[in-house]
Amino acid sequence: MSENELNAEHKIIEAAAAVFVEKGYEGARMQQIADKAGINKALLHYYYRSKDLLFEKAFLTVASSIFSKFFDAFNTEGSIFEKIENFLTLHQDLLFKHRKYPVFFFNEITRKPELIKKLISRLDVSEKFEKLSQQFEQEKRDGIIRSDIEVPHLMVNIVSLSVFPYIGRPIIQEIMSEFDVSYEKFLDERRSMIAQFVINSIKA
Amino acid sequence: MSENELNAEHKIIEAAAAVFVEKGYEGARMQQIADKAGINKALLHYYYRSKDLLFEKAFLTVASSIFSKFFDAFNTEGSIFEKIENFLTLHQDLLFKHRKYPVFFFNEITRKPELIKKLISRLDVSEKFEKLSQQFEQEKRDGIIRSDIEVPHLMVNIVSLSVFPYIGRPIIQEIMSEFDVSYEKFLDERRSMIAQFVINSIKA
DNA sequence: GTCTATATTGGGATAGAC
DNA sequence: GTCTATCCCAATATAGAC
Repeated sequence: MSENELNAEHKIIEAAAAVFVEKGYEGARMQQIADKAGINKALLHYYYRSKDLLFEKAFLTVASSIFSKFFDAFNTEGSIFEKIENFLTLHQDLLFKHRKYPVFFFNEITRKPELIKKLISRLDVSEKFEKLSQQFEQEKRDGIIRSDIEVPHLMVNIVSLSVFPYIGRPIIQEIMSEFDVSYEKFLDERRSMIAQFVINSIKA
Repeated sequence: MSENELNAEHKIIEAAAAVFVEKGYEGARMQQIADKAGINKALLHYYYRSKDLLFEKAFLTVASSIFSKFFDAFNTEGSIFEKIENFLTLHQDLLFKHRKYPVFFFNEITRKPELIKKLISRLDVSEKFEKLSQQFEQEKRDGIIRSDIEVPHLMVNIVSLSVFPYIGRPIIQEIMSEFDVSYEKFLDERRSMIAQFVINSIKA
């Protein structure tokens, strides 16, 4: 549908991203990507030379898009608490749609850490991170959040609490099912639970 | 060294575990496992028939050992707070030694969720989990921890906060290095930070 | 039980026609 | 640019000697 159909190059990236996220780099097959893109295997090599290059292009495209959205959530008006809630809502919506993405992402950057440098430079992460960090520090000085909070830990805490349940989905789901608790409901509850948990822990 | 040298069967599992954790199922090579075990490739098949079966055996062996230790940390005397601290210390020590393990574990159970059922039944996880859960509920009734805490969320929170920084190591480390913060120091700080964070949030 | 040698297939990559 | 046909190596798996 839409303009995606316009050129093969773009169709390939879309198909590649889907297959790589599903199967991981090692498990993905060029044949499957070609099938999904509705083209021939040889064309993949014509456009992207090798599996490795195709992967890198697809990885960076998807990762950039997702990370941009995260940073955008913090570039809104309002207090730091509202920003955290914005972030959590967006985060959970995205993860809900792309459940396999977190495991894929962390597996691949562990396999090939150079990907991170490329991603970071492409996105100006350092600059955005710095800005974000300064917002937190300002809220500390303004007495809105507790002064003993260490900003890097706070950031990692927020991300940990929201991302981990998706990474650990199979085990959490299985254990919960033995106690007749719905995993879907559990995830949904976390949206407000995490915001509350974090805000309580940092409010001055 | 030690008695591990006694039989090939055991040497193979040790070597297989190391290679699988390092490379993942898809990325691992039978040849590399044979080399590491100091034996021939054909012997792997003699003992374990196929890569798949060897993987399953190695996976369950390592996972059982690690999960047992976690549950043991909670089977100590003392208050729930002491137990949480025991757990966090043990957890961090184990993860510090086996840094690639979390990504491996979650990647593999996502690829093949049946592994979780086998692991759970092997370890009586449900029973241990139930027991643990009841301890928390008792502390609630005793007014030691807040009554509005939901135990499943609390458990997931504790695990999220301690495991995630290892899963996200490459990206956290890279961003920190741009701000001249040491990742090692960061991890070390988290031991007490998490305990404090959690305890503050649940104390009645 | 442990080895060497070999079978077999899967999958990334290329050649070359159109 | 897109296809078909093919190459070729890597990797799992097996046969069979010792």
